[in-house]
Amino acid sequence: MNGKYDMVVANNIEAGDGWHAIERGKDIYAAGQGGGAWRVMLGVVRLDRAGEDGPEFGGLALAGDVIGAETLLLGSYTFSARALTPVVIEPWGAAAERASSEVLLQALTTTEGRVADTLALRNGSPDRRINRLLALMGRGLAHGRKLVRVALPQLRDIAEMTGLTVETVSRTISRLKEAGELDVRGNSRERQVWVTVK
Amino acid sequence: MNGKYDMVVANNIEAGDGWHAIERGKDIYAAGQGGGAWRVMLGVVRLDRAGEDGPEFGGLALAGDVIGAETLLLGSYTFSARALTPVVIEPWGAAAERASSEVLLQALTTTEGRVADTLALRNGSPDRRINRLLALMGRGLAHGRKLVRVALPQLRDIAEMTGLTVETVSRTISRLKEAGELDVRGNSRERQVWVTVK
DNA sequence: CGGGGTCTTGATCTCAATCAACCAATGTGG
DNA sequence: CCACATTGGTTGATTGAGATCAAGACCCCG
Repeated sequence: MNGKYDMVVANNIEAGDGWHAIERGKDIYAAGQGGGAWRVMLGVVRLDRAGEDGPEFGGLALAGDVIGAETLLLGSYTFSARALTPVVIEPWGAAAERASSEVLLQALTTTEGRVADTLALRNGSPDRRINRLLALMGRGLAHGRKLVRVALPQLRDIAEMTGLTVETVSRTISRLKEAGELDVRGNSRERQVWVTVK
Repeated sequence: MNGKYDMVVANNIEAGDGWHAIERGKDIYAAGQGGGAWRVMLGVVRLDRAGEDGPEFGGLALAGDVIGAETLLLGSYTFSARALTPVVIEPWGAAAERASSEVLLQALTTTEGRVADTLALRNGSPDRRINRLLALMGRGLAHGRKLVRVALPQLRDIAEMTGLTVETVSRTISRLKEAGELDVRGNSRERQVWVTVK
């Protein structure tokens, strides 16, 4: 259904057309380092910015989003990027493409929308926050489908994105699972959740 | 120091060059309504998106930022905008200007940076959150200056942006004021705080 | 005057943070 | 191959910070 990207993802191999596949948990690039812009083709990417005390969560990018656009202006990344789920990216910014203001406007608009989504992850009860995160991730993976299997990020990542602690996240997921509101599958190292997308 | 924008701001008058001045607390535009894009010349703007239960905080825009860019693509606003401080905006998107991908890239980059700033407002102790908000607002008003007088938004706005309650915000500001960490001036209807910008 | 909005302050309670221990899976080195 | 360390997840007990509920002060405006 996802087409060519649905195949198994190994770490950072470059395949045919110049796209890369990145494993869950691996870094895509680091802040400060030089490089170019990418379009996320599959999966969910976490962006972090250097804060006063260590890196701090700076946003999410879903399939279709552009990451690292700042390099076209500044030459290096201001954020670092990590794959929360298996991710496929492909280079963005072929001269012809980025000259189009239409495409840039599109990127700007989706980014603005993503801000609100991300902020909403830090509002309300733990249940609400985690459900919203999963729904958001589902939207990025759904290719028109209603029911999507989402790779559950590490608890630490969920905690940092939602502004909770790992313990609370663990308890909440356990409780939701117990209550039948969440269908978690897979071994402890690689879990998936079924999410309905609206 | 701010140049022509420093003059007193009345509600929504259109002045010479096509720019508008908006009073603290007034709406600039509403979601769904038609209109164009603006550049914020002075002040701080709060953006809200329609959520499941009422509008929810969707981002901040500071002087220099572009708001309403989505209208160039969609024709109408997806966010509503309100002035948290006295604000001056001017129309953005003269054909020549928006055709420049350089300008759009710039807008995209600052927006991405603003995401992280905004997210950070919901992290840490109330003290930290409120200080960060004021610092952020100060950055948008400083025109090279070190010390800036920032109009304190309404407590309800501060509360919604930081994810706290009005009571906690009130207590926190009182305590910071008491401790000499915050210099609050003005009558209860229009208070200012001195903020040092780094 | 009365009424609505904003801010303040106090008393109480609740829920998530914190601290701590443990388990399972994985990796490492001799 | 076994002893050991490490990492990610789980669970329990306790605590405290901020939410909640409530009341009053203040100000502006009709």
